[in-house]
Order: sequence, then C-alpha cells, then structure tokens
Amino acid sequence: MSPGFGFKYHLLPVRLVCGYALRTATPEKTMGVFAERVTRRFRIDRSELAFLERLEASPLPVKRGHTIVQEGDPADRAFVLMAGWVMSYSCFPDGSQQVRRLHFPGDLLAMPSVSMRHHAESLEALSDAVIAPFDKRLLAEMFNMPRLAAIMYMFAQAERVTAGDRHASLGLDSAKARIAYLLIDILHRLRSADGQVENSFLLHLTRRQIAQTAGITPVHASRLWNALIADGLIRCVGRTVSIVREPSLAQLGHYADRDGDLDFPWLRAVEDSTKAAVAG
Amino acid sequence: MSPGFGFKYHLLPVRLVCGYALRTATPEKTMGVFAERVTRRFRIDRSELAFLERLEASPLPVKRGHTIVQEGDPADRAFVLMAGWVMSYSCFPDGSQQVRRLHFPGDLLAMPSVSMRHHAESLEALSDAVIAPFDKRLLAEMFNMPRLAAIMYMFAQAERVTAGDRHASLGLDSAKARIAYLLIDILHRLRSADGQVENSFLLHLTRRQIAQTAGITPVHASRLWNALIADGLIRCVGRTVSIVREPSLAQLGHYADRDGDLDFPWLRAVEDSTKAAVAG
DNA sequence: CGACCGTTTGAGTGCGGTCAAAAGAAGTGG
DNA sequence: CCACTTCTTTTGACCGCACTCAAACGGTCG
Repeated sequence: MSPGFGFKYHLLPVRLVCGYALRTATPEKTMGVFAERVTRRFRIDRSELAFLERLEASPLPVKRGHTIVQEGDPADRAFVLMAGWVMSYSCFPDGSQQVRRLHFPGDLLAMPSVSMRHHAESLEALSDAVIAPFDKRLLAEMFNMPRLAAIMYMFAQAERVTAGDRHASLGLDSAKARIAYLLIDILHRLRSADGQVENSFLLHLTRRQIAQTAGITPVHASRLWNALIADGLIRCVGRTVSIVREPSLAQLGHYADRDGDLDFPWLRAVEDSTKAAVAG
Repeated sequence: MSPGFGFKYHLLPVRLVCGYALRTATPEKTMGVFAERVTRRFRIDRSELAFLERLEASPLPVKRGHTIVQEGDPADRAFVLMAGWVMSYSCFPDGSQQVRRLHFPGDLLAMPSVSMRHHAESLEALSDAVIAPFDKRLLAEMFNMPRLAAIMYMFAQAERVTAGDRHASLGLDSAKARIAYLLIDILHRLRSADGQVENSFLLHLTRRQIAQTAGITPVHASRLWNALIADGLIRCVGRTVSIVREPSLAQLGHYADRDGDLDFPWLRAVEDSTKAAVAG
C-alpha cells in the first residue's frame, strides 16, 4: 500500500488509490492517469506518449484541506491530478469564495493560469490527493507534436463548453436545480474517469463547499440537500451519495451531457496536413 | 462607404466600421482584425500571418438580431468577428436564455464548439456586424506552426480565466454588482480592441439582454440600471453609456483586469524547443 | 473528556421575481 | 410622411426564494 506516504489512503475512493498503487507496483504495465485519458480517445505515437508521461513523472501526495496554489502566486507550474478531488476557487475581499471548478483524477490543474503571470484561482485538495506538478515551460515541447497540440487544444475548448454550461446553470437555475446539476456533473465525470462508478460515490464536499459551488449559503444548501433526499432523488449514507432517480435529477438540473458529442474525426485533417507539410 | 452591403453601417460604432472600410479600400496596408490582435502582442512570421489572414478572408455582413448559429447545429465552422457585437447564449426548455459571453471585434466566435460535433451555444448579432466564417478543418494547419499553436492555446486558456471571473461574479455578487462588472468588462474589452475608446461607448444591449447576461430579470435590470445612474456611477444619453466613476464601478463589480497579466515570455521556450527539434 | 468543526433547524428579513399596466421607441406598410 | 403595430422601458404592488442571525445537535480529534 504505497509505503512512505504519510496520510490515510482510506479517505480516497478505493479504486482511484489502487490505480496509483498499481502504477508504482508495476510501472511497465500501466500509464499515467492523464496519458490514459488521452489514449482512451486518441491514438498517439510513442514520443507523444512519452511527453504525456513526463507531465506526471513527479507524483506528490497532499492532504485534505491543503492549499496547492494561492490566487496571485507566480504561475510557473501546472499539475496533473492523479488521485483524489481538488477544487479551484477564487476569493473576494470580504472573504467569500466561489468554486470555479471541481477536479477529478485525470484532470489537469491550473491550466488556465498557464497563460498568466500569476495564478487566477486558488487550488485546494478536497480529499487526500496525489498531484504531479510540472514546469509550464515543459508544455512548449508539446507544440512540436501537431497532433498532440491539437488534442490538447480541443481539451481546452471542450472545457470552455462545460464551463459555459455551469455558467448557464448558475445564471438560470434555482438553487435546488444547481445542486442537482452539480451532483449529475460529478457522477458523469467520475464515471468517465472510472468505469466502475455506477450510481453512487463518496462525496468529498462539505455543505459549505456545495454552497460555494452552487452560489448559495451553507444553510440553504443543507435545506435543499435534505429536500432532494425527501423527494427521493438521492440517498445518503455517511458521505456516500447514491443517485436514485438520475433522469429526474438530470432534468431538474438541465444537465447536458457533452461527453458523447466530442468530435475527433476532424483531427484526421491534422494528420493529413502534417503529412502534406512533411511531403511538401 | 463599402457599397454592396445592404444594411445601415451607422448603427455600428463608427471607428469599427472604418476599420473594416479601410481594409477593403487599402488591403495592402491593413490586416485582418484578429491577425492585428495577435501581432499587437506577438511577433509572428509571414506564413503564420498568412494563415491568420485566411481565417478572415470571407467577410459576411449580418444584421442586428440575426441568429448566426443555433445551439445543436452541426459545428463545422467557426468565425472571426470583424465588426459589431455578438452574444453567445444557451436556452433552457422553458425558453429562458443565459448569455455566456459577449463578443467584440477581433474575437473568435464558436471556438469552444469546435471540439464538439454540434454547437453548444447559439450566436446572435447584437448590432449589425461583419463576421468571417471559416471551416474548422482549416485550424488543422495551425498545429504545424508551433509558435502560432502555442499562441492560440494561450488565448483559449486566457479566455477560460475570464470565463471563471464571470462565473465568480455570477455566483458571489449582488445583481447590482454583476451589472457593474458587465459594464467594466465591456469597457476594458472595447478599449483593448480600439485604442480610441475612453470612458463611453454605444451599448448594443437591451435591458432584456443585460438581464440575461447578469442572470436577473429585465424588470430588475431596469431598476438597477437607473440606480447606477442615480448613484452617479454611470451616465446615459440614448444608447451611449459613459462610465463616470470607473474605479468605484470596478470595485463594486469586483473586477480583476487580467489583460496586463498575460504571460508571453514563456513562449520563448517554444521557439527554443522548436530550434532544438530542427537542430536535433 | 472537552474543544472544535460541520450540520441541522427555527424565526424573521430582504433582495430580486412576478404580474400588470402604461408610456415610449422603433420598425412596417400604405 | 403618417398611422399602425410591435417591442422596449418604466413604474407600482405583491410575493417568495434565499439570506441572516442564532441556537442546538453530532461527529472528530487532541
């Protein structure tokens, strides 16, 4: 069980931890969690894979509650989230916070801030987690691999789409619907990261953090949470949440599943255009 | 005055129209509005510039109120906005709409949807406008120009930062503060697109559209608009808005100016790494 | 065991939503 | 150029969702 990491792995979803434990145990048979996400959708060659593996070459365990980066810090690094949950958020002068995005295993952290001198958002571990920091200058190399650059560009654009969806949820929906959206979003993203997730997961969010994500107060978040249980839409045992009526919850939250709409055929055009450039 | 375009140019901010009119009159001395935005910040070579110019090779005038793309349409094209204002928004089943982003001359339109099979958001012209559609497969070529790919990647990430800022405004701020944020954001973005903009601009938004952007009702938007005038923060003559006390308005809206924090020095690493790849 | 943090519940308040009507502005057709 | 329609803006009155303040309860850790 990965000796040397002085924190409690049992706080992490077991399979995610296993994913990392396996990696250290049999490095030749597994690959990085972000690299795996890419290869699941796209065929990449050996050098492209090698680059992705370098991004997560230096895993680092962090404990729940640890602030990974603070808004305003020099933005010289980004991270791969290898295990656990992380949130990115911003603070207002009065101390109130807004969660901008939740991050799950396989996500890249702090990528928006790569374009800035200073981090635009803070990062905090919601559960014990494993992150892999990398120097942002490392990214420079990726632009010499046209297809990989295209893939990374599409990932960034796809995240703009889902960010827009969250924006719409925040602007149009009632507080209850925003919590519904949050839950369905978590469920779908955990599923796509871990095929074994069905209808329940370990929620690493306090009422306060749910509130900061949905843009409401913790008190109201508590009330609406219990309302969702009373409605029979979700169930709750300890920190384990079960989505009982997923279609109803998705409809309530106006959730649009974007995962199935991702477009990769046009990436063939990149290959063709690369060949043309090489040939010409 | 650009004969052949059958709509009223006088509805556009004069300088923006001039920008386009000049281009058609003396094509050899000017460049595309997006290309100009890139070259203002980055040094690019001839072939990179040629690629950018191709993006806006087919200008197309559209009238105010025209729906450029509809959510769900096949996403085979994107656009350069050459003149006028455009909004991207999404609809909910009940007909309510949320504006995701306002677009000004020099912005790229529908880029997030490039990663999808179908457009994730609708686009509508807020004023008479000029757009340049281009096939998204054209983007494939850009990934063979490492530095340009890096620039475009950074632009996308920078937009994720500002999208996060709008998200925070929507989640944390009062309705009044969100309108303040909206106004300051418009002012700053118009300034960076047009150096002649000082403290006033022609607002191409109805109360309804302001409301859809700030996530409130048109009635309340009207009340708060007049409250901002009563507070002496803004002034209004017809559709021309003057920002009277910009610092106060920026503070009220918790506006963070990201423009000055854009980081380009690390792009040198791309050049170096390109040289290394060529040399090695 | 006591201190601390997160959660829950209650009561009262207010910001922003809803409904409605009238005045004003802009577009349309004769 | 005017009359008509339609959309936008404004104002008033009322309502309700979500916020605030406060206190009690429960789990966790030193």
